[in-house]
Amino acid sequence: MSSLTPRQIKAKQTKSKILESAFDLFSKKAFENITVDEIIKRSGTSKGAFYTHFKSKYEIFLEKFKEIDGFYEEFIHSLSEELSYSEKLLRLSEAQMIYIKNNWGKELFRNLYMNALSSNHNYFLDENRSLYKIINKFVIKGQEIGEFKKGLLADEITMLITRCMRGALYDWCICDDLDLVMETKKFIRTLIEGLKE
Amino acid sequence: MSSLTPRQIKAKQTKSKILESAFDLFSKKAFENITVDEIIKRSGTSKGAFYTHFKSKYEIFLEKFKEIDGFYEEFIHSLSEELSYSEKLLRLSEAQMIYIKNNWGKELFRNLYMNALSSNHNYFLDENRSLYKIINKFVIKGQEIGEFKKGLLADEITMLITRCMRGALYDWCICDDLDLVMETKKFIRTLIEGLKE
DNA sequence: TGTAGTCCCAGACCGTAGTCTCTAATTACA
DNA sequence: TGTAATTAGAGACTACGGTCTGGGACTACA
Repeated sequence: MSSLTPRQIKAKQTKSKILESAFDLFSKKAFENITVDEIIKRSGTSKGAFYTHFKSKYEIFLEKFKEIDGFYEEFIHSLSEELSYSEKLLRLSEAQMIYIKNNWGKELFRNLYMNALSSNHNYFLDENRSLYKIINKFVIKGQEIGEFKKGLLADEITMLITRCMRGALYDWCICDDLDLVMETKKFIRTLIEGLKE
Repeated sequence: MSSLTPRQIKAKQTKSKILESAFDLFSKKAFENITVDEIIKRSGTSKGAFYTHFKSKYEIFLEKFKEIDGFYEEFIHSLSEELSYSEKLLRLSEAQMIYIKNNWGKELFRNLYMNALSSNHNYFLDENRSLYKIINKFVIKGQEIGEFKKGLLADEITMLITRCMRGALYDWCICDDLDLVMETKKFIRTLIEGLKE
């Protein structure tokens, strides 16, 4: 398992080279203007190499996106234990949106959300994501202490909350002037209000 | 205004021909497999014609989508006056989703939602849409009689409700097995619960 | 009715995502 | 160690959305 053949090592290096070149370009120009030809030229590889490692151009964006889960893990440590679970959820979503707005930007998210529609990976709805697990934990605990209703399963509620996030992010992507942070707050707060006992 | 020159009449006919061919194809194959070349070939026109009448391939889907507003208008007449506004909103969203599922299908919506991301038309957030106006009216009345809180403006609430719809539809598009009607119901019901006084 | 200007549209062309084919290097195994 | 099978990858090629150019028909106006 851990012992890779020389060939596999070389393949991994190629993949890394491609990813690096792509990430490099991310910082230089709008995502929609980055072409596969450009990425492979910069990495000194080829179309063949690119498409053996990535199913589509968008998968590269997805790779970058996965970095965000590290942020969530870190963020929850900064949350005071005393807060209610509603408040924790609210703060998490707020921090998330601020982070996305500042570190990623609309272009990347447009690409991600398009990718999700055209392929069927689908990472967004993956229950193993950190984000999902974190929210799920808050919801379960909130239900245990009677902060949230038990009419819906914890999994269902978790899905609703992440759906709010996707909804807000989607609208942000298609709208020129939408305050992502504010809108998400309003949305999540209202939903959570409807979840309370 | 109403008196069109022969040339304008001919142009309109061309546009109709293109639309007809496209709609024709919609019933025969998956939307993602329909090409512009195919549409123009079938309609006996050309690329030039196509792109004078439509900004992009997706705009044709949008054209079809607009039919849905007619459905909303009709639907609200069937709503009993005695229902609460919450109930009216719930039934509207339920009917909407059933209608979409049966009459449009996932493929078309995938295209629509992609279009919204790639162009910036944007019809989805247009406050002049029937859907928006209908919901807005219900919200205003609901606030007047004290059914809904007044902490948020009617326009804000309306946006949240339509955002739920987009969120549920988006998830439906990216997920293989999601019960659109059920999920929407859960989502909207919970949100509305959070809006109540 | 002559002429300048405009408009609709045909279709050649372009850019780019993604596929296909072929090869050289590596691996597995007798 | 020799040979067959597999794999990473190079790069020509295809498919398709969208642009550009040119021209013939129409319109406006003298």
